[in-house]
Amino acid sequence: MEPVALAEAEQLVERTLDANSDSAAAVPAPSSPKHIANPVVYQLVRVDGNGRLVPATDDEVMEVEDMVDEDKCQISSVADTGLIEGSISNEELSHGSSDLKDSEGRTQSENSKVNSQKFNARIEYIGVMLEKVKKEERLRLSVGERRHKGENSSQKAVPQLSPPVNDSSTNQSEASGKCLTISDREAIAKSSSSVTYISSKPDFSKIKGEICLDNLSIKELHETFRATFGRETTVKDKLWLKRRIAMGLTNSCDVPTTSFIIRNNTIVTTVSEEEEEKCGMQQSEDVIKVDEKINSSCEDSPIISLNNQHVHVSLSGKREREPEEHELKNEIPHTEINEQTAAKRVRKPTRRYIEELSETDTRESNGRSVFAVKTGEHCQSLRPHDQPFQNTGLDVMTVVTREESFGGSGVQVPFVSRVRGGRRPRKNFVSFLNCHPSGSMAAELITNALGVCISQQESENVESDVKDTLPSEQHEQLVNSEAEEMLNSCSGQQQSVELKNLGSCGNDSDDMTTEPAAKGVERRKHHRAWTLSEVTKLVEGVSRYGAGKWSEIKRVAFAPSSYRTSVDLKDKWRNLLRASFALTLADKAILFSEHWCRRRT
DNA sequence: CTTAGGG
DNA sequence: CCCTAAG
Repeated sequence: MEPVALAEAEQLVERTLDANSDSAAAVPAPSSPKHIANPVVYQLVRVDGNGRLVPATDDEVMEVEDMVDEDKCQISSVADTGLIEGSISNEELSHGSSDLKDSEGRTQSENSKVNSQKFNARIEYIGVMLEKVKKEERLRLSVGERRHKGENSSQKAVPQLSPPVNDSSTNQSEASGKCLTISDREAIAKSSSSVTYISSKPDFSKIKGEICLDNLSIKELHETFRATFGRETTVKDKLWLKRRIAMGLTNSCDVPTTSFIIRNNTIVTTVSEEEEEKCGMQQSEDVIKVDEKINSSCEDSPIISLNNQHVHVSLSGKREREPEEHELKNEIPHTEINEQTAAKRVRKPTRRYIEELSETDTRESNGRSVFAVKTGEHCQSLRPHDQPFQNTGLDVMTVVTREESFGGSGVQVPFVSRVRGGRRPRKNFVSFLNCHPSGSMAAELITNALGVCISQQESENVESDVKDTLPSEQHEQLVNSEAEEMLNSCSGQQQSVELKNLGSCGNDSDDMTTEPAAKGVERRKHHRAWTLSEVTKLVEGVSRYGAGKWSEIKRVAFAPSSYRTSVDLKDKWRNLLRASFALTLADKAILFSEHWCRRRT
């Protein structure tokens, strides 16, 4: 184990603290008679394999000097290092000690301002660095232990699950480094429950033993979360918390939602009765213990805790306790939204899926293909590859698909052939796109023209907006068809029926039933072509109420249309989005190819 | 019942 | 468009 060096930091801290105490006097600081000779309790040591503290050597001192000076020093230089334990006495920091001597011989008043700034920056930097080192150490330990114990689980070794600490903390230190007041520092340091780079650290004493996360309240889960990741979370989703904690404890993202147990940092798939019993018996005890053991002393070495660690996490079992109402009512802060949404809703496999699976097996045994029927009904399950574009008779369409490689992924994108100068019905549309290759930009323009405010995410549907600007009904329908075609060619779904309907029906013509069934192509049971006005209403509804408020939109914009359910609206919107995405891709492809051709010639 | 998402 | 899970 490489020795870790932070030693010079001690001198820096002491020195700057010295000067800082002077500036601190300007602030109404709480007066305290006690002066401590060594105000900084910052252990600059490394911990060797046995957990003993080893004083820093001069080399380490030098190394730390560099690290401190280098503002954004990479943590990789200390990645494989031992553990550093340290703590800073806040009271002592804030009060300072007037009778400390300035080792440089300068007067305190001269240096106070500069040094206080330096001090703030450095003290915070050190905190950040400590945090990093500890995380590294924790990761290293857990990985090593797992390797050592060698469970037979199938968990994937993932890098650190908890996000990097330094994001917020470094920003914070940057922001506060210049103007952090004493009281601010006190507040930060004293609030052990808030996100502070100094106090927040993974606390293994709190997550050792067996914990049944199911029985923990949100608050307790938050405690455990902090103990696991060394940082706070405000997520109120119990399942999310439990999964995250389980992930952290197992160092794996392969955490099922049901029926799993974690022991020794790994997931075991089966539960012995004895363990279940153990879990039930120990849980309350451990929870209490956990609450008591906060901020234990420095010699409570994580190494020891880890070695004794026998984590037993069970997310299964009884249904989770219903969260308290007020807990759920709190809205999730923006900083956690990504994590929140990252926790995708898990669904158990649908009945159809299971059926199909079993049917596959059956087919394999008796040699009969069940899928042949199914794919007949749901031809969209075929990939575009398998079902190449067919001309549906609308000769205005020049949409083909072609293989394009974007970012290494061979995406098959619809491709609108652009014959410049060719007089084609959708010239307006094409020329518009030519002028505004960026889909969102076009959508914005159109949106502004319509006087509708659509959010960025919603503005993706270029074509549905674009067609609104087209002058003639015919063009609108064509463009609408084009959008549909885009979608169809993209999803591999052939709906020539719909295209023909679009071509013939005007606005809200309910002649669906009179429309003859397309030759050779079976239509869906209750298919109704989407008319332009419907799409327009849908788009406006989404722009007004937001995507997802389908029932609202249905109620307001599609009240009389009993045949458009909210699900239909949702589906249509999804299709529009897909189509617009395809358009965007196609447009990029065209630009790219044009650019490429130009360079060649 | 509504929403989300796979088919 | 259909179906279904989840809430």
